[in-house]
Amino acid sequence: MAAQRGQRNGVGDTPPAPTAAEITAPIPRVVAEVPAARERARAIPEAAVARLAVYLRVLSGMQDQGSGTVSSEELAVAAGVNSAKLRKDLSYIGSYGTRGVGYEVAVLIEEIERILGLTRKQSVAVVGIGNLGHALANYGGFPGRGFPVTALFDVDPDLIGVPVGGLPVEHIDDIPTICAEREVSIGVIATPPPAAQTVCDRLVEAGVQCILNFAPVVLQVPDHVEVRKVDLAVELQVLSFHVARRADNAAATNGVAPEFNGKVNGMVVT
Amino acid sequence: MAAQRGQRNGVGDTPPAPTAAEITAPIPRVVAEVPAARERARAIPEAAVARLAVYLRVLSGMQDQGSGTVSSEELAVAAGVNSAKLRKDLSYIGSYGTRGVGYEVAVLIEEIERILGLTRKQSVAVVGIGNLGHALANYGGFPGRGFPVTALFDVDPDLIGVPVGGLPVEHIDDIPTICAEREVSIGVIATPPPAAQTVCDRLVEAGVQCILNFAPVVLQVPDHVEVRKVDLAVELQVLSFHVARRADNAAATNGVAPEFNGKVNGMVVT
DNA sequence: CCTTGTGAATCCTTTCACAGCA
DNA sequence: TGCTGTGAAAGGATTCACAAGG
Repeated sequence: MAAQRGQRNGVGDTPPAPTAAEITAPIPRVVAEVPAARERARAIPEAAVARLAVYLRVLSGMQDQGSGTVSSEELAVAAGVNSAKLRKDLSYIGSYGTRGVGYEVAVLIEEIERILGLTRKQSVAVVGIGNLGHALANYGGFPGRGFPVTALFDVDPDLIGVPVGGLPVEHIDDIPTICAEREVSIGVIATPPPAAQTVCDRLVEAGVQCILNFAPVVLQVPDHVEVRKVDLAVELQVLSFHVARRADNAAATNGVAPEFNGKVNGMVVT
Repeated sequence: MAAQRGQRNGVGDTPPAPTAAEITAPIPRVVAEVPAARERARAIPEAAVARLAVYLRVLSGMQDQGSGTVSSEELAVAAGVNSAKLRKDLSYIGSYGTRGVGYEVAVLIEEIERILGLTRKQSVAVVGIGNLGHALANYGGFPGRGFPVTALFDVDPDLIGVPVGGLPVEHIDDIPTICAEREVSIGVIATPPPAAQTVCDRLVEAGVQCILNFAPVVLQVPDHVEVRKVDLAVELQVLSFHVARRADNAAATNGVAPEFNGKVNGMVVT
């Protein structure tokens, strides 16, 4: 993929394109190129990437139990997806299965690790050593290893220098130098909301290109920086929505007064 | 029963900026009827629900700063999405805007809260009071309030009875009784992987219908239970994938692919 | 003018179903 | 025979672009 049709774009900028839209003529498609690129066609859907990580964990468990091969059906059940999706996902990384038999666990593990870039260790820095930061710093070098935490930062003077999970906490002013020095490739933000953007800016300044953000704020970053967000409040609210929907449905089927009715424009779906 | 419906991954989406949930699972409908009757068109897409939660937070911030109205463009930028998507999302909950003007902040807040079911408090139980559980228990009654933590559980004898965040830890054997008694509607699992399924079963037994799972395992639940998963390892691995892809592309541009960032006015040209 | 609300087009994912092969 | 790999169909979600309306 070459351009960013609305993808990266850390911010909601680039609203609509200027009036150059009347030209219904040729769509500036950028596909169909790089006849070479014998390597992995860089076409793995984002959604599939996340699932590959899940498959990897399941496969590791199977390997520990001595399984030599798995069928797509077995692996799919263990990973909580259906087998068609699983096979499609695996097909994005290549054809490593044997028809009539299944996949070799060891081979799949190796290939997925390669695709996910787990063959080289990715150095992680955690910023904000509060409750959550502590939890993250102690997360045993992070699951499956491959993500060594190499730096911890905070502003609290009482914390600076204190070892957490075997690593001393440094001051956030030192983010640029320390992160550059230790070649941190992933920054984890676990600070209070007001500090998040500042911390983010420093991480970017230090050359960190990927950020995992636990702070409930929308970070503004340059296009080349990748951000993923974990938002507790959002998770709970989505669940809350389901509780409410369930309650409404129950009330509806019981013939109870539909107090909340109203908006719907007439879309009927089931 | 095949039962393993995809667990929604509640985590940060990769695209623009924020949002969450890209895995929209198929609706678990087992039976195929539902007289449709006065079906409350709960047609709000899963992805939109997650964003509504984000809009809500942004709107609250605006209200605190005294804003009375917002345009879709302003709100969109603040939430990190584009305005068309924002308007589409809002349209799912009704028509509360004024053409040529925008939306009243207070009205939007109220409507989104109603849709998300935040008008009634949802009681939360946290199971597994380790590092992460501690962090969750102390999360100030959870953001934006509306999610009071009313029970904490663990197996460790040394923890039972100890107050964490003002609430005593109980034994997980008491999950069924205590959760039922305190009408817990959302269970948060922050236990080690091996304990997760057992804990999950007890929560379900207690009547909990929504679960937020931090343990890196695929939970098996009945169809009527909603599970969302937050998986640290997956998040890091997805970021790792992007680091790797970036590296590959960089290498490629030096040899083959003639693709650089040729963006003009949002239109791609090569 | 302005901005909302929304059909229609587009793009991305998932599912189906079967050809292909060990 | 049994299971993988994959075109093609189906389904969602996102974006476009414009009519509706203050």
